Amino acid sequence: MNSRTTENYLKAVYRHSRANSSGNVSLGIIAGDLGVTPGTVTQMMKHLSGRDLVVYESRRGAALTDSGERAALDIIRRHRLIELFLVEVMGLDWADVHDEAEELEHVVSDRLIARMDEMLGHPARDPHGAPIPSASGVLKSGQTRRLAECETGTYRLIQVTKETSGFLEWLSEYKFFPGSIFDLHHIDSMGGTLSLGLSGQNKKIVMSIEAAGSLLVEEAG
Amino acid sequence: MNSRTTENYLKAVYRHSRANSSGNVSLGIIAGDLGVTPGTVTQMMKHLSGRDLVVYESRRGAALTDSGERAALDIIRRHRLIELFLVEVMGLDWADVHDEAEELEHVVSDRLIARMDEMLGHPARDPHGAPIPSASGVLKSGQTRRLAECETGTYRLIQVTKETSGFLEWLSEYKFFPGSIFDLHHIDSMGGTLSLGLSGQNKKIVMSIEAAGSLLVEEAG
DNA sequence: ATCAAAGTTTAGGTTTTGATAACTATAAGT
DNA sequence: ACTTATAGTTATCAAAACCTAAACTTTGAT
Repeated sequence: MNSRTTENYLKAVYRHSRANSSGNVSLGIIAGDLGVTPGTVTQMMKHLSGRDLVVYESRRGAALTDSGERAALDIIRRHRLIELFLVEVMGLDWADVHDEAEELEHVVSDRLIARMDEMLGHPARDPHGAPIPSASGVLKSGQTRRLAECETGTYRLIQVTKETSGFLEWLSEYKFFPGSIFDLHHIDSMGGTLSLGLSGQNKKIVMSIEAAGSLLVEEAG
Repeated sequence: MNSRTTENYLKAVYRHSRANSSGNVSLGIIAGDLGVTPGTVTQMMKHLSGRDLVVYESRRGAALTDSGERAALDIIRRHRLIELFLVEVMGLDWADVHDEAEELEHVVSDRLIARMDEMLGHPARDPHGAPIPSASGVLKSGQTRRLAECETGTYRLIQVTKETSGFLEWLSEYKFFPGSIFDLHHIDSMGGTLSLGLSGQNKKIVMSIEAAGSLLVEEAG
């Protein structure tokens, strides 16, 4: 079994290995993410390397092995199923479930996870639109774009990648959720803002391009 | 916050402080219960004493303080609500929920516990019939008797105190659950068995008096 | 070639939990 | 009362799981 800390390191490596094309994560990034000193990460990577969870070459960064990736996807699956369970079955607000899931993901048994999956009808996405890995460790993410990088046009919100409760609450005030269809009206790149309107609503939403970096969308005819 | 281990010690002290009339638990009993050596318990009691969770006098045993009892009842409340939630909402078998709850009780947030309580309609008892302490830390247990100490007559099963999955499965085979009404037909004190029949069923149940020690009943009719 | 940034190493520390084993107090029997 | 058995205590040690500090080494860029 992996300790809670180990699981969190695996998640962190996984998160950042998307960014770099090589799939190698520089350890400083992990250190920054987890709030520990670089030396701690070096040690931990050696440890994980000994357990065959990461491949780690000195100063070259780290990448997950197959079994490391399986472990990471398993935790992510747990996390996302738990989040969805808390929202759908227990009626919690989507802005509140992240921290709870962060704890529970390390503790809930496989059987209970399987039961949640069943109760939720083998869902594809969590409340924030993040895809849920299958039990066998397959994650399918459709092709989406960051709203921050889109031209004006009509889009569907697919996923919110920043799970700060403040930001999520702000989105709910506009009833702007994954699935929502909207028009990106105007981009003010000098002012650093963009404005959009939800279909079927008059109110205009203005947000920073920076914030729009955490909204993943797809084109909607 | 209390660590998982601390919480388990508190539960153990609570469990055994019912038995002794003085409310003082001898440390050897805790050691046996938790599977650690006596020295470890002494140390731990000093530690808990320093945190004002138990009152501990050398060689006199330990008892919970008010705040220790509050903490213990809080964990017991969590445990029992979680068990009931797993059975009622998630459809798990009553024989399977103990271990899961044993893990979750240390991790689930207060908010989630409150939500479970609400979803379950502020239940009074867990799936094994054990009373659930209120959020304010009040535990009301009706007056029950051990089946092992009853004369022949008609009774209602209130609580099963031994949560071994084997025993619970055995009870379910007879559909013998908390709430079931039955006739205690015959007591064979020499053979060490008793036999009873569930109302509305013909099959007779024979069990050891020892096993009947973990069934709490009240007179019915 | 030099320098800054990034990463590594070493040595050490904390917390939490536990064991061992010698010692001591208490209670019980003769 | 004296011995013995039982239970509990003490002091010491240990190990796992984390982490830091700070000096040192690469690496890549200017």
